[in-house]
Amino acid sequence: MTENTTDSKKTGTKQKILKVATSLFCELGYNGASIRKIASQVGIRESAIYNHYKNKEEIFLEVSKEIFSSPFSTEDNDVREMAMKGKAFLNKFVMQYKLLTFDKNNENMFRLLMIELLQNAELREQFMTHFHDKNIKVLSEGFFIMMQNDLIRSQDPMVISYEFLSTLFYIRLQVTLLRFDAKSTNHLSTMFEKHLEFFWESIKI
Amino acid sequence: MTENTTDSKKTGTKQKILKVATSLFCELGYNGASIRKIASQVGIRESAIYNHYKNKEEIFLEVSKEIFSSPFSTEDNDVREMAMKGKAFLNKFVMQYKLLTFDKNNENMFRLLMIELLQNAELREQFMTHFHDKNIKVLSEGFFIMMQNDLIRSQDPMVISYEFLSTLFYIRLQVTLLRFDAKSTNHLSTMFEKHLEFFWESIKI
DNA sequence: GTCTATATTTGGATAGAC
DNA sequence: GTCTATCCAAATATAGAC
Repeated sequence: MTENTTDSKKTGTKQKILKVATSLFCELGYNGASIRKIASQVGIRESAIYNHYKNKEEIFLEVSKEIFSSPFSTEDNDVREMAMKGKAFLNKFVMQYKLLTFDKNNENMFRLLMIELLQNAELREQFMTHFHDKNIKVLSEGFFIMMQNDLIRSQDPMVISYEFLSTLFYIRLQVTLLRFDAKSTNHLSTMFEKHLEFFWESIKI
Repeated sequence: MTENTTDSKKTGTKQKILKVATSLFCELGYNGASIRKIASQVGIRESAIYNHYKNKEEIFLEVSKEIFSSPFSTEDNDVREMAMKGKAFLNKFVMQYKLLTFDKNNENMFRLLMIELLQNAELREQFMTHFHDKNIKVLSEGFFIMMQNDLIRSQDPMVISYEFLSTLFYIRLQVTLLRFDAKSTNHLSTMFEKHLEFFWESIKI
């Protein structure tokens, strides 16, 4: 009765495997993170892993689910309301994105995403659906509403959504690459704000 | 005397190894492209590979050199001259980029780049230097000249270069992902032009 | 659920004959 | 330069005892 308070209460071990696997996959990629290393870091033998997961691929796919569970976009409910505020809507989006970019966990996730994106078809599908399409949809809705309210120039909402999102993505990639080599990202930390400024000046009426 | 007319005339086999390796690395990444597979596809035994290359890493590094040898940016010499023409300068840049995006060879190179970017420090360095910095430099120069000639609004050239380049990169990534899964890229083939239109309208005076 | 032991495969690399 | 044969290491995965 008291167990299963959270909807999926896994064995401690299973959870630990997932946690360790996430960390190792993020750091080393799919091939680099061997069952050996995972088991060793969990503190069990390789064979014991197979009591919890069918194979390595199954572990990876469970890990990859978390990549897109992060709040990659504003919640759909208040898009209309927020969009009426124009720049504030975009500002919120940018700041959420910036937060994700500099968050240690999400940084690792993003790294894993980029490593496996070209090697795992299911991951590509997830990326297109849960990252790209989802964000373009939210942004397009926002821009459409702004146009209706004469806050911005009338244009194809899809096109400007693309413009807006792509720069955020590219900044994030840059940050990830630099941090991977422990290089400074100072000059990039203000890029998010500069992007917002440039963009708003470009589209506002 | 008649041999070595091109500066590095390799053995037919060595060239074939490089060609096959390039193709396999692009398709499968570093780990996926095994010496076994390379040798097999070349039509020789694994051991024979080692008559031409010290080890696998040496093959990969020779392959990766080609990634950035492609004309990733406009030639430096005529930047000033072209920039005076304003939009035409950007148009040339975009069209070159579009050409690369849909060129089969460069497509494979880009794929390899994305696969190994997060796993190979030397490649990251090359990416930053030969792709990002180089392009930002060329664009910044161009935008600076345009500002001097009152063709565009006065702004930080670096920032708008970033804005301009990032969208091109993102479109290219999208195209690469879609083509990998043999999906249609029709809706993206005009994105390059739309990007140029949006961007020019945003910055022109 | 975990262990030991082991099967099996794959990959990188070398030695030495031709 | 290529071949056969072989080595070694690492990785995924399974069987069966506890």
